[in-house]
Amino acid sequence: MSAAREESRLSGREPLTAPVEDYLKAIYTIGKGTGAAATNEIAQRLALAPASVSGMVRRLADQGLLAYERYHGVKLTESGRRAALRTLRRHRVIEAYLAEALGYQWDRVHEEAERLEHAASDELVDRMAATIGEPEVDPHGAPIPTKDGSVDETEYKSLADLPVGASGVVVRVADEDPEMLRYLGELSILPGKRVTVKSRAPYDGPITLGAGRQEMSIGPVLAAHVLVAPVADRAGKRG
Amino acid sequence: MSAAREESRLSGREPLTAPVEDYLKAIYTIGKGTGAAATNEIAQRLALAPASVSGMVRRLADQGLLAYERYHGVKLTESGRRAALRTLRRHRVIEAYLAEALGYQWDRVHEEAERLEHAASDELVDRMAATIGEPEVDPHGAPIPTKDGSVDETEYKSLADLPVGASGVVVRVADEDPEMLRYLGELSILPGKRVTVKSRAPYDGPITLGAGRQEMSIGPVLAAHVLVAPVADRAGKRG
DNA sequence: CTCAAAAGTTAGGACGTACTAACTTATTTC
DNA sequence: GAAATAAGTTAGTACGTCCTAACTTTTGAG
Repeated sequence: MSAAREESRLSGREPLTAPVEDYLKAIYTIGKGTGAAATNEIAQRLALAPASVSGMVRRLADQGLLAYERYHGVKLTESGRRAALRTLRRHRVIEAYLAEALGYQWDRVHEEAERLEHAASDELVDRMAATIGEPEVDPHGAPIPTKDGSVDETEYKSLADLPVGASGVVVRVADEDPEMLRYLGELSILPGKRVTVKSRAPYDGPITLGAGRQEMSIGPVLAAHVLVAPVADRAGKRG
Repeated sequence: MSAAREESRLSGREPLTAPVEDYLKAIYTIGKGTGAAATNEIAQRLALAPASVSGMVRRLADQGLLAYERYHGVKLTESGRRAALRTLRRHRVIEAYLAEALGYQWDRVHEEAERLEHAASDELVDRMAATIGEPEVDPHGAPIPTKDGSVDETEYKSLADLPVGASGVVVRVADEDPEMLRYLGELSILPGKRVTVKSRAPYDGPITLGAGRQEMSIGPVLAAHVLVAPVADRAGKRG
C-alpha cells in the first residue's frame, strides 16, 4: 500500500480532459510511422508553445499514457494508444454522421467534430455509427477505428509521390483546411476517384492529372495532401 | 477610449466557457419566478461550495452577464438572459434530437445533453431541430427557446397542488433524475396524459390519481415534479 | 572535433475554476 | 432589539493549462 508517489496511472478509464485527448491524438498521428513524436512537432500541430508541451508531456507520462525521455521525444504507451484511438473514433464517426445524417458539407465537419469528440459519450458515438450503417471511413477517407481499438494503418503514397504515368485511386485527403477541401471538391478529387499523373514540371512545378476525361493541374503542396492507392496501370479493371 | 478598467462586457458574443453557461442556466431556472437567485441556491443546484459561487458571480457581473449586489443575490442582465436561453435551447434541442433521431430513452437524454450543449455549434443545433421538425418541447415537456431568444414561460401547477377532484394534462416532468423518469414512464405519467386527483391523504400522504381507466398512488415528492395544465373538470371534450 | 543552430527544458507567472476555514452581514426568534 | 442562526463573503490554496524568457542538451556542418 505504499506504492504511489505521484504516478497515478490509475487504470484505463478515467475521463481525460479535452486538452489531454488532443495531445494524444496529435501524438498518435505524428507517430504513425516511427512511433515517436518530437516536442516541437506536437507543439506545432496543436499551435502551442514548445514549453507548454514539455510540461504536459511530463504529466501524461506520469499518468502512464506516454513513454517520455527528456530531450528525446515521446511515444504512446498501450493505454495512451487506446485512448488516442477512442478519440479518433469519436471524431471520425461524428464527422461521418454530420455529413450523412445532418447534411453537412465535407469541409465543415472537421471543426464541429473537433469540439464534439470531447463531449460525446461512447454510447452516442456507437448509436451514430449504427444509424448511418457502421461506416469504415470518415468523409475525407480516414479509417474509423473500431470499438475495440483496431484500425487500418495502411500507409498510402501521396499524389505528389506517384510517378508520372502511374494511376491511383484517391483514398484520403487532408481534413483540416476547409478551403482546400472546397477546392478539391471543385476539382472533384474525392475519395474513390481514379487519377493518373500525366506529367510533373520540375522545381516543384505543377502536376498534371487526368481524372475521367478531365485534365487538371495542381501544385505539389495540394498533391501532398491527397493520398492514393496505386492501381495497376492502364487497365480498365483489375484486382 | 479610457473606458474599460476590468469590466470587459465586450459585446454579446464571446464564447462562454462551460462552467459559465452552467451558472447562467442555473440562475435562469432559479430566477424564473422572482428574477433573482440566491448564492446558496445556485451553489446547491450546481453542487458547488457557496464560496465558489461568490467568486464566479462577481466575475460574471464584471462581464455584464449579471447584476450583483453583495449579500443580496443575483439577477440576469439582458445579455445574461440571452446567453442562458441560448444554452437552454441547445440543451433541449439536443435532448429532443437524441430521443427522436437516435433512439435514446427519455431518462438518458439529459446527461448526454448536459455535455453536448457546451460543444455544439448553433448551426448544428439548428440542423438538429430542422431534421426532427422544429419541436417546441423537449422529451420532458420543457419548452424550447427559439433562435431569437423567446420562450414560453407559462408557470404550471404541480400535481401536488392540484385540488382533489381536479383534472389536468401533464405538460412537463422534472428531467434530471433518470430513476424518477423511468418510474414515471412505468406509471405512464407522460407529457400529454390526462390525470385526475382522486384523493389526497393527510400529512403529506399519498395522492391517488386516475389516468385513463387506471388508478395509482404516488407520494407528494414525486407529484411535485410533475407539472400539469388544469383542465375544465369532468368534460369529455372541450376547448 | 568544435561550435553554432536547432530542439527541448526549467523557472516563474497568469487565468479560470474550484476548495476549506474563518469572518461578516442578514434574518429570525424570543 | 439582542442573540442565535442562516446566508454570504474573503483569504488563502490547489490544479490544469497556457505563456515568455532564459537556460541546457543534442545535432549537424565545417
